[in-house]
Amino acid sequence: MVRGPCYDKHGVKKGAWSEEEDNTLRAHIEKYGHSNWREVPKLAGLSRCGKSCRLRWMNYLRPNVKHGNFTKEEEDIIINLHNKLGNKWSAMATRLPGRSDNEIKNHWHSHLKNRTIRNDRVRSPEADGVTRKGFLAKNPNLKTQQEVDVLLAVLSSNQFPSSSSSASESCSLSVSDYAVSDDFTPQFCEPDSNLWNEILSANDMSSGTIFSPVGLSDDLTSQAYLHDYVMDDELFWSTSDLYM
DNA sequence: AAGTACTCCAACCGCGACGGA
DNA sequence: TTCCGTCGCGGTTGGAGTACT
Repeated sequence: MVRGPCYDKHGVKKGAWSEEEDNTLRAHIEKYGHSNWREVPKLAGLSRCGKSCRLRWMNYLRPNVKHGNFTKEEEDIIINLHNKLGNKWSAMATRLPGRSDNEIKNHWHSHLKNRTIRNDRVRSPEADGVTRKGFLAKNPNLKTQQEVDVLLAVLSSNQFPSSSSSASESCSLSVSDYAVSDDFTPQFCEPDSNLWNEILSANDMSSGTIFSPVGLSDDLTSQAYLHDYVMDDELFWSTSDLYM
């Protein structure tokens, strides 16, 4: 699943991180922080570039990072935000607690993109029970994945009527239920200090329930506040005991 | 059972933005 | 104002695991 370790011409290690490297990086950052990523690997004694360390920290080692399946609520938020923001993965990540931009991006491309195409177009051959392989078997003249994708897209936009299909219903999303208003803009100002108390007392941060779409609408902005601060490393260091 | 095709995701790469000298 | 170093973002790739033939 991951690239095997290797070294470039400067002796910088690339590829998958070992558990030992993870522990070294984590220990170093927890102790000294990461004011300068370039210096981190040198100071920590890692044969990695600063970029690689940053990526590893942000996507995997950082506290509060969640792994595993996305909830339907998270998927709905991603789809909705993608409608509003486009491929602004980092902006989306600030609104999904514990999810990295990379993880959101991957999940979008592997799971959600096709689903939204189906929703937009209502039905696609795949939604109609035709797998890519089956489709390819029936169209052996298609040589590349791109050709298949293009034809599937064309078919999904033209061929299938919108009225029928239990398949489309089975994968339907009520994104509009969680719609963000058109004039929604991220807020980055200092939240009222009472907000913290209210939010922390009302929500279990580790469960992610704070981002439940139930009653989302007007709360999204304040939730964005919260997450911007939760995911800010400096704040985390000062409040980490709240979550650990 | 073996070979092939496909999926998924961690990690890499390139580039633009930004800040300091 | 310009240059340079660093950071962060988004696109892309590599390859292990899984599904299919």
